[in-house]
Amino acid sequence: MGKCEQCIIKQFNALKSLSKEELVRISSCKTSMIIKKGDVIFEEGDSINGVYCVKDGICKLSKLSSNGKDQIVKIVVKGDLLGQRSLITGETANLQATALNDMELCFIPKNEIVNDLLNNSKFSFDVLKEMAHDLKEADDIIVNMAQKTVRQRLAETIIYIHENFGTNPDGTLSVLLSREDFANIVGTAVESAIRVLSQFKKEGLIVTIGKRIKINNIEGLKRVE
Amino acid sequence: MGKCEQCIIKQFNALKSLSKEELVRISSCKTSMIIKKGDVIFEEGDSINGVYCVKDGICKLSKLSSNGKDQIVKIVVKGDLLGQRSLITGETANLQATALNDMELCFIPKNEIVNDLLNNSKFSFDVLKEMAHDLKEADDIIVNMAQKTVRQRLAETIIYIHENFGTNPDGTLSVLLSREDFANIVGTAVESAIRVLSQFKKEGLIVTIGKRIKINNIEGLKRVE
DNA sequence: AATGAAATATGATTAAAATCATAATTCCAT
DNA sequence: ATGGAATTATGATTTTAATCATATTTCATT
Repeated sequence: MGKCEQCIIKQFNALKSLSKEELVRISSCKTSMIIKKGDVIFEEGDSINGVYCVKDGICKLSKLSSNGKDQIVKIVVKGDLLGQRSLITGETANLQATALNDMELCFIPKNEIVNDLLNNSKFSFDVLKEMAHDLKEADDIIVNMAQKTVRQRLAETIIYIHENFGTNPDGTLSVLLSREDFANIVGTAVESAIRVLSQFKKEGLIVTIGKRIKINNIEGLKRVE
Repeated sequence: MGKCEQCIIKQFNALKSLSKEELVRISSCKTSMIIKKGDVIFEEGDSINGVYCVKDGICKLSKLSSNGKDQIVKIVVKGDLLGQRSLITGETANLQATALNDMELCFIPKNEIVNDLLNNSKFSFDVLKEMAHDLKEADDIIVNMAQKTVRQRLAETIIYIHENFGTNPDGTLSVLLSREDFANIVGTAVESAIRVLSQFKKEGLIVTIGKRIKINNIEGLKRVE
C-alpha cells in the first residue's frame, strides 16, 4: 500500500499542509479502495466518518430532488477531497457521490484527521480555504440557476469543464458525461439538454464525436445568449 | 463604545471561541457603525479587509446577474458574521450586502482577526463549521432552483424565514421583505412572485397584512406542489 | 388632507422549457 | 457478429413562467 508522505496527489489538496509525522500516522490507518464506474461511494444520509482523497478518477456529487431528478452539484476529480463538509459539521452526508469512471480512493478515518484539524492550524486554514472556494462556486451556481436560460447554463457548463478539467489529445472534454449528466448539472430535462447541444452543433460552437464533446468556437460559446 | 468581551451578540457566532485576551485586543481596534435601510455595506468586487459582526438589523447578500436581476443568496441577521468568506480566500467580495432595515455593525480589521484564525484552532474550527453549514444550505438551494417550481420555492422561502427568523407578536414574519425581494430570493419575476402570493392567499395558506405575510396553514404550505 | 412616486396587483400575450411520443444510434453481453 | 437495452435524437403538444400592459393600493412628503 502506498504511503501518504510520498503520495504526489496530496499536493493538490489540503493534506499537503500536514507534517511528515502526521502523514505517517495517517498513512498507517488509511484504506485504499477501487470503485467501479457507476458505483455509489456514499449516499445522502450516510455517516461517512472520514474523508476520501481521490487518487484517480472522477465522481459527481448530487442530490435527489422530490421530483425524482438527481441534481449534480459538483464534479470531483483526481486530487480533490471528498466528505470534508460532513466531517466538519459531524452531520450525515447531504449529497450522494457516484463514480463517473473507475476510481482509486484513499479513506482516512474521522478520528485521525479531526485531531489534525484541531491542532494543525495551517491544515485547518487550508481546508477553510477550500470550503470558502466551494461556497463561492455554489453561490455563483445559484445565481446562474435562477437567472440564466438552459442554453446559457449549458454553454457555461461546457466551458467550465473545459477550463477546469482539460481536454483529451483529440480536443474532446476529458470529463466524459452522459447527456443525462449534463441535464442534471444544468437542471433541465434530458431532452432539453440534448436539443440545446444539437443546436450548439448546428451553430458550429461544438463538435461531437460519439457522446464526446469538443469545443469548436469558445468565443461563440461564451457569447451565447 | 461597547466592549467585545462583554457583548452578548458574540454568543451567536464564532467569536465566542476567542479568549478574553483576544476579545480585548479586537475590541480596541474594532469600529462600530450604523447603516441605514437600503444602504449598501459592500458590493461585488470590493476589498472588504475585515469582517462585520451584525449587532442589530438584517441584510441581504445578493449578486447582480447579466440579465440585470439581483439574485439574493442569503439573508444575514443579528448575531451573524459578514465577509468571512472573502477574508479567508483573500479575494474581493463575491456578493453585495444591502441593509434591509437599519443596522448596527461592528467592523473588525483583517489583520487582527487573521492571526486568531491561524493561532486559535477552536475559533478557526468554529468558522469552518459555519462555512460548512452555509455550503450545505447553498447546495440545497441549487437543487431547489434547478428542480422545483416557483410555487414550491416561494412556499419553502416563506417557511424558511418563518422557522429561522421567527415572527412578530401578530404572527407576521419578522423579516419584512418586499415582493421584489421575494422574487429575487426565489429567482423569478416580480409579477410572478406577486401572482403566486395572491394564489397562496386565495388558497388560505397565508394571510397578508399590508406587505407583511403571516402563515395561516403551514402544513398546507409544506405540501405545496 | 392632497399629491405623487413606489409598490402591489391582475390581465393578456409571448417565450422557454417540460412532457409525451417515437425514431435512430450506440454499446454491451452473449 | 448479433440481439436487446440504453442512450441519443427529434417532433408535437402542453405547461410554466416571463414579459408587456395597466390598474390599484400604499405610503412618505408637503
